[in-house]
Amino acid sequence: MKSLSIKDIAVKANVSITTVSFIINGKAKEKSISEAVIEKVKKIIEESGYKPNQIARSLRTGNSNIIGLIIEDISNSFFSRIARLIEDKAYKRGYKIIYSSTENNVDKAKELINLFKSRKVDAYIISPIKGIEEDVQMLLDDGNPVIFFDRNLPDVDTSYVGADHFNASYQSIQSFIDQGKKNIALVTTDINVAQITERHDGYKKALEDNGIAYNDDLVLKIHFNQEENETIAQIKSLLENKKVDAVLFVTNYLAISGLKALKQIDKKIGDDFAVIAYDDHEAFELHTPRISAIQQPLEEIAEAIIKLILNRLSSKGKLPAEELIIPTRLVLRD
Amino acid sequence: MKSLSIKDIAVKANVSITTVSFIINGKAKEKSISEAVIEKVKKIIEESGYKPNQIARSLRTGNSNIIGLIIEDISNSFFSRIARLIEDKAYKRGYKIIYSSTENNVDKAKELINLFKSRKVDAYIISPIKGIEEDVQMLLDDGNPVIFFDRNLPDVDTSYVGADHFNASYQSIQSFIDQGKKNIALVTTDINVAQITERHDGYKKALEDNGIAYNDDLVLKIHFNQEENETIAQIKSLLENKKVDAVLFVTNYLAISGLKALKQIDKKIGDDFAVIAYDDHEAFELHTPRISAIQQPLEEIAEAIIKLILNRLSSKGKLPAEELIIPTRLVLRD
DNA sequence: TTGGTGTGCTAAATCGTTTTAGGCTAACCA
DNA sequence: TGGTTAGCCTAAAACGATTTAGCACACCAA
Repeated sequence: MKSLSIKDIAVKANVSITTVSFIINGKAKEKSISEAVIEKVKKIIEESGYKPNQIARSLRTGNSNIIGLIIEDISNSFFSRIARLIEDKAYKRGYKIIYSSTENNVDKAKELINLFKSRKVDAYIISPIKGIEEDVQMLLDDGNPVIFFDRNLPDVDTSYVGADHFNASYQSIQSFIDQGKKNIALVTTDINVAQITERHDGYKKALEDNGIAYNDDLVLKIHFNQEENETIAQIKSLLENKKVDAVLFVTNYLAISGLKALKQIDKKIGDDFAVIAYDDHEAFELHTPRISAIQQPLEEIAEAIIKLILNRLSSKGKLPAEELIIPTRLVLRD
Repeated sequence: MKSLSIKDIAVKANVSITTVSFIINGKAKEKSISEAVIEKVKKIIEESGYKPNQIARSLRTGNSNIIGLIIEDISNSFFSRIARLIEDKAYKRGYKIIYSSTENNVDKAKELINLFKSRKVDAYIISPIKGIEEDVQMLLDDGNPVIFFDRNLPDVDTSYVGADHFNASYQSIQSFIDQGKKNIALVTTDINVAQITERHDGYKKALEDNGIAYNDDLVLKIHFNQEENETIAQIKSLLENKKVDAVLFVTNYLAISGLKALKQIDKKIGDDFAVIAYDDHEAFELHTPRISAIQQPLEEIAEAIIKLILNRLSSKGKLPAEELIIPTRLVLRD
């Protein structure tokens, strides 16, 4: 069974295709179509269940009402929650989201950009990685709205929404120091993205401001794609050998590996040893003892992204790039 | 800057559009285009970075190389992990996934189906809810491949991939009984979907087969959309008042609320009180003590779904519906 | 010479919309 | 009477690809 086209409706209503199109697109008044015809056509559309073919519409108008979302990994709860919020908000404004994960792979990211480009998405929301600067620049040159979130690419001049990674990290370390901690470790990753560097920098600066020397032995950089077992082993050796009395994990999955490691070496979190994780996670609230975490305000981030996108979509000319740095919340538990 | 069209390439190469199209689609040989022309055109395409407009292509061919995925909630880790796996596998076979969450809302689900329909997706992967039977039937009548997963709709005759919910539940209860438990509670939801009912039925049957009377007071049905605080309160009153010595949570988010509740009433999980959760979660491994869980083999499920879809996509005629019930794994911890 | 068979290529229709430019009628005014 | 205007509607081009049908030439066999 073939689906109906605008032509079928036109024939049934005994009017032209043009007329039907005007009515569908709410231009009937403006184009002075009579009330009677409007009614008749609407009725037929209603009864027949006709839905315009979006592909044809996109081809003609050049826009798709689709926003492309490119993230690192949809199965990571930070991204899946953001995705859900963005999807929801976009949907309410008549936009659909299509998303895909880069898995921190430059080639895949480039491919995704091309794919979305050939599908003529109206705008791009990207959690970028280094190496795609040129591709993004081409999108911008073609006049596409692009919003970065979570991480920024300094060489590309486009809008960005993200948490205040530097201060979040700084405050966490400060709070350790206020509790009297002296040997504060940092578990981070070796992926070279801005938000990870910022978190690292906040750590350094807080130590410095408090007159504590930065000690490379207390900083563990985990390879991005390695097996979790290896990560756990590395964290174990960091935490069991030293007089470490506090540790900041820069991502929640590192924190989870860290907690597993702690379990194995039986190092207890408590007065003598404190932990903070970047990005909250259900497991932290449930853990015994409960784990402190830096919360990113997901709702606000999602809202900011959508607002920026819609502004750009509705204004003809290019708008200047905006940077929205959103404060985080340090939740100290137990 | 407008993007290139096939016409631009044709002009540059001084051949017809048709010829370019044949070359792009690998029909050059078959259509006896000379080696020289093929080379020339390919070179120009390469150099100019031309990418065919998929919208135009879809309009003409009627298919989009896009598979629609309709799930309950992308921020739920079961779905986000499945989505990631499906995305990955589909991608490798040249298909893109677009997904969207129904939030267990019939209207939203119907809207999504229509939306995907008007975008001419090639196939549908749906974790269905009651009330969309007719809409799905229409898709099937139009010849679209539709695969259900996680839950089934008995009135619709289409393929289904899902875990063996009944037996998973049965085995969990049996394992409680083998440990000598007598008062086994069930925390479930009031959403009326097959997989929840099956889990409930497995519970009943296991009790019955062991000569234990089914006691309604031990079964708590949580409203789907209620606040977590209320859920926690209800679970608290279930677990603190009774002599309950074991509990099965039918979803992982219920289990998480349950663990929060247990924390508040200080009921300890151990020899006297056992817990099993349906669907594993990072928090369970980390919890003290570790929480037993029923694992669904996500990888297998995703693979089965994609296989079914691709079969249907590549075969012209309709294939008979297949049901794949995949065994689960009960992971007993601590 | 005629007819048949490849080879190498292309013109034009088509998919289902949106949109521009304009046609026709009746009414109104001077 | 004729010109202008307003009201109502439509023909046809365009978006960018795929695909059908067929043209022109060369070659070969009878």
